Amino acid sequence: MIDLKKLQNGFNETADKLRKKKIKEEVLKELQRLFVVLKEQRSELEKLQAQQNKKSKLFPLYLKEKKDISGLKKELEENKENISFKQKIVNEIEEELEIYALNIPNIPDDDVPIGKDENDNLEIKKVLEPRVFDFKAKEHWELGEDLEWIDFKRGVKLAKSRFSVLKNEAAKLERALINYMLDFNTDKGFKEVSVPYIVNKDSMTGTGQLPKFADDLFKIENEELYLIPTAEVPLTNLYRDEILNTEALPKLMCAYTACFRKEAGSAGRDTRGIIRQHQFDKVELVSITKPEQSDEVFDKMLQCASDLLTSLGLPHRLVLLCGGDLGFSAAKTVDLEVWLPGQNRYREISSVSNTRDFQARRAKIRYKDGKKNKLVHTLNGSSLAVGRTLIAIMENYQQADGSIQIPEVLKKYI
RNA sequence: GGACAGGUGGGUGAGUUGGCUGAAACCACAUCCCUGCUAAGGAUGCGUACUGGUAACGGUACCGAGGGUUCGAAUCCCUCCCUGUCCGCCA
Repeated sequence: MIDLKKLQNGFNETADKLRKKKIKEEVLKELQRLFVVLKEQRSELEKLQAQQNKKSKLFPLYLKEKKDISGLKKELEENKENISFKQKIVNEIEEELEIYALNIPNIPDDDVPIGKDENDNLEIKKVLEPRVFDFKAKEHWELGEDLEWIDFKRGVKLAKSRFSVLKNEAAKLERALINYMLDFNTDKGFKEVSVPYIVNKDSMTGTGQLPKFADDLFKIENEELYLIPTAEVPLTNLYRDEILNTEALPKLMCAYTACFRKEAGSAGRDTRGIIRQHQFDKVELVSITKPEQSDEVFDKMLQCASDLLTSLGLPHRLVLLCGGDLGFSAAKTVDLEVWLPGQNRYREISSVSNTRDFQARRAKIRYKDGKKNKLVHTLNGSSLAVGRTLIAIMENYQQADGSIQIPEVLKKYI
């Protein structure tokens, strides 16, 4: 959630920055108006309540002195009506304000480039040279079917489209990758956590999936429960509604989970292969920091994910997302894109984001700064998407005879 | 899923014949004093959020959540959630 006080005190600045994310000024104007009205109405309500409290305290005194209380009672009965009337107004404004506020995305950092979509993203650097093939590199689905590594048909039979089954070495490789990634990240100082794959509405609201992106989530029937789209949700919400010890920060965490996404907006995209599935595995990093720590931790997480790719011998590049391509909760995001020789292009395999205090404000994650409670910063990043790493290994390590080599670092995990 | 018992501040835990309790006491924590040796004693402070005020200091709300009764609710009523114990079921 954006800072409403900031919006009020520096409206133009905030509106300018949110323009990068294509937010219309009228929406912000309305939000600001509601905020002002709410404050006025609430102040009036509180005055009435103060009156009621003060006068109610006279009752025991009157009774003691055997005074007549009927006049006082009548007065308070009337005031009570006023209070409940005003209370209703305040509640309505609060609800309306909340709907607005929860649907406004995070404010992009100043160094986020202006742009419409992924074409305006900024390449920061490339790591490792793509290998030169002396034969035509196949795409992963071709390899997957030839080697009986991926069973697309039966995945669909079991569930529906965008589900698949891994077999033979692929199944083993997936497990090896998860273990390797967890070990790699924990060696870098991220504490391993194992979390639920199903969370409640408050958690989804805390990290920003709800209320706006309900259509992207799998919901449990007849329950206010959802399948997680990323481990970012349970990891970040671990500390929802808490005030953390300053010494405990920064908290660096990592977790392996399955992730579930409806892929509502991506009909027709990546229908071939396992690039875009309803269920996929991911090892995720989440950090909770003091505000002044978050830039440093962001770099650390990014480096961690990049080093992981390098250790697997996978060529990749770092891309700074422009405002138009930035996610809802992120103030800044750098994507890692891995080279896929079969597709002959880079594809996203990780996304590292700093949400600043956006999620912290929603989820009420604070820390003690001296006497005051302040909002933390939260960051998340994949390290890495397991399925896409599997794809990258298949395509990059394929041999002329159609077989696939196993990266050196994974051999002991198989 | 069934029965019973509960959900109070960082922790333990009082308060349930409605008002003087936003909440005793103890512990923990912070600052100070005394004293000096591996300790002890004393003083003060110490929930969260919003809000008024330069500040001092005020106001409102919150005792699992949401409703209700009442002039007034942590205390009474309803619904939901959660925890514990026993039973049932089960990886």
